[in-house]
Amino acid sequence: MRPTLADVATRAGVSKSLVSLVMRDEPGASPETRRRVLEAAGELGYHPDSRARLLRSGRSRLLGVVFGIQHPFHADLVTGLYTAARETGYELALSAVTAERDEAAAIASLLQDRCEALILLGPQSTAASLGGLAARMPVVVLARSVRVTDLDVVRTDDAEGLRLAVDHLVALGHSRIALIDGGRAPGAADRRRGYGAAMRRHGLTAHIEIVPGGLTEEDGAEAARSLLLGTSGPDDRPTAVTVFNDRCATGVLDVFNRLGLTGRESISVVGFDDSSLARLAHVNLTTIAQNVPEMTRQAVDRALARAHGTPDPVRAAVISPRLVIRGTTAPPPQR
Amino acid sequence: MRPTLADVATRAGVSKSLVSLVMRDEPGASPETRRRVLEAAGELGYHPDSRARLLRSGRSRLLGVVFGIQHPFHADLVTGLYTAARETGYELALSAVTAERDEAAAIASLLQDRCEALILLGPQSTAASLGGLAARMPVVVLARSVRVTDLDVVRTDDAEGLRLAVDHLVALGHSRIALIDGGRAPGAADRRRGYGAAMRRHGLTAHIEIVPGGLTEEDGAEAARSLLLGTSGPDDRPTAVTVFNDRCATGVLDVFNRLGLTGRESISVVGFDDSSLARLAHVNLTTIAQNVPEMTRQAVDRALARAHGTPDPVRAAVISPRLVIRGTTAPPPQR
DNA sequence: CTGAAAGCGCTAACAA
DNA sequence: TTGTTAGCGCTTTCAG
Repeated sequence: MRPTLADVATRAGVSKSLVSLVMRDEPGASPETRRRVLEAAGELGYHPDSRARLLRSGRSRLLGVVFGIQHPFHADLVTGLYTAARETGYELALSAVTAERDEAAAIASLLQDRCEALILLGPQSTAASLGGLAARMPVVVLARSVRVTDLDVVRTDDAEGLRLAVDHLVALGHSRIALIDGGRAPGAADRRRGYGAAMRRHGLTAHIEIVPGGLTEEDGAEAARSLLLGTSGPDDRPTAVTVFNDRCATGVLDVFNRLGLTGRESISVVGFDDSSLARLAHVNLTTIAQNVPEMTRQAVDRALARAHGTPDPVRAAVISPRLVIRGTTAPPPQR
Repeated sequence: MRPTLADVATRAGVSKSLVSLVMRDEPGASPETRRRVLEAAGELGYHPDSRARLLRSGRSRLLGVVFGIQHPFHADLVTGLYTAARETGYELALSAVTAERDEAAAIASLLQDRCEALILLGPQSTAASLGGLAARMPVVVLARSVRVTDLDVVRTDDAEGLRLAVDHLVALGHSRIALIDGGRAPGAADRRRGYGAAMRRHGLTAHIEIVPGGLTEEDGAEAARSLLLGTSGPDDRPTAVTVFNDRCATGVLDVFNRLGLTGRESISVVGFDDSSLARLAHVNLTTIAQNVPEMTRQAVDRALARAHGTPDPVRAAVISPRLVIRGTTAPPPQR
């Protein structure tokens, strides 16, 4: 059997309460006692049982996080959440969505863990079911917009992101700028809107071209092929594309590279997310960076505020993205 | 306050014990009672508190999993672990290793959750510290070999994997086959050995060439460049490379594509893992597939066996990989 | 088939 | 500064 508080107390020759205080770093024990307790705990290899601790204290100090284990950008967000949570003394309880484990299952498992709040990364549940959940406990939706009261939303200003992308390409001299779209993915609708608005503002309404894409490399590769297919040559195609996300942009780039689109034929590419993918030297993707530290900090703060009954009156935090210029954008080739 | 067992009991007009039985699907309650209890629970939105449950029953029915959130292959393994665990009635407690949260922290957090066993994915801890951990609780190391008693190891036969890769390339007619290495990554040493042995067996000792690589796309890109750099032309280079893993192979392919290595200059590439990356149509990577369903099933089975005091007498499960031929390997070009 | 009572390991009052 | 006591919500005997 693993050692308990009582074992440590016996060994240190003190009462359980003292041990409890010492283990939690609370004041109220003499230095000498503290030393003895710590020593005994170390010798026994004692770790406090968080279950019992939480049961008794009523609060779990646990933040539930639902994420898609196959999404590289979720990995970046989870990393940020760990960092943000550490400063607050809360632990993260991760629950992954996989091909065989849907979002409902992921959420249900966290419900049993008595998390004080839930942070959902780009959830696919309907607004109604998110609302139902939010009625029962504090919920923060991260990286998706959802019109439901009683829950917080933390997301990037997607429309602004596409404005940044289009502005950058226009400044380089492009006018035929296509969008490879994210379909029904979180944020895709806003990015589409932002693209259209930016193009119109630059008087490029005639050049608006939206190609169906998706979230994955595969979707990007397909979109790239369909973009080139059926065009008679470089003069008949866009000189730049802005893509739903980095992952998808990687697929686009891959096809462009394989087809040897250089010089007169080259096409500029802008991604979205600034995931670790984009930063790789050999990819070196110009992209719209989401502010992960800020997003994750806000998500944690808002989750805790809600858990403590003092929710932020402004229910949505819309965070500005930032343009990161790397190697995949250049002035349009002279044709 | 959230509803408790007692609330449900009151509402259904029965005792707590009955509710407990019904919630756990144990026999001992009449159909009528069962119905009433379930109804009351539904109306109250009752979810049993796993903490209290575990505290009382002594067993957590929890399997701790430590994984690298940035590793695509770990995502595949976690997916498999969820599936394997579900059939046993155990839950997974995930703890991620991130850039700012090291393995020790990830393990420590699970220790507090009273998991019945720990499954570590490609852990980087020293054998000594793994041994220390295993002395305190059941441990299964997945996807890495480690010579420590008192813990189970489930891994792919890495040497056989490289034999399969080399055999395949030799069968296609290659003889100048290089290895892009994984350095000190889990499995790398065995793969190196397998490569050397296979090359020698084919009488290709003179062509053995090991290029330093790594686990990431970046490492692969760098290795590919260094492979080509300083060679005077196609005649002075290998006609095929077998790469530490798919992720690294992706970087290699990317550089090859950018440089337009086709026709007479083309170089065959073999990956390792058969991660979702390799399966993408536009990558279409020939690779050595690890048997994820089998590995994860064994990991869960062995973790539970150990937790229940009946460890498998054979401490290491070495699972055979499989060659998956896709589009990145072909006979060597005529030069 | 059902209920009453004890206690898992811990924390939070309180008393000493 | 220290020890004592009473539960947190549940499962698990053991009686009825």
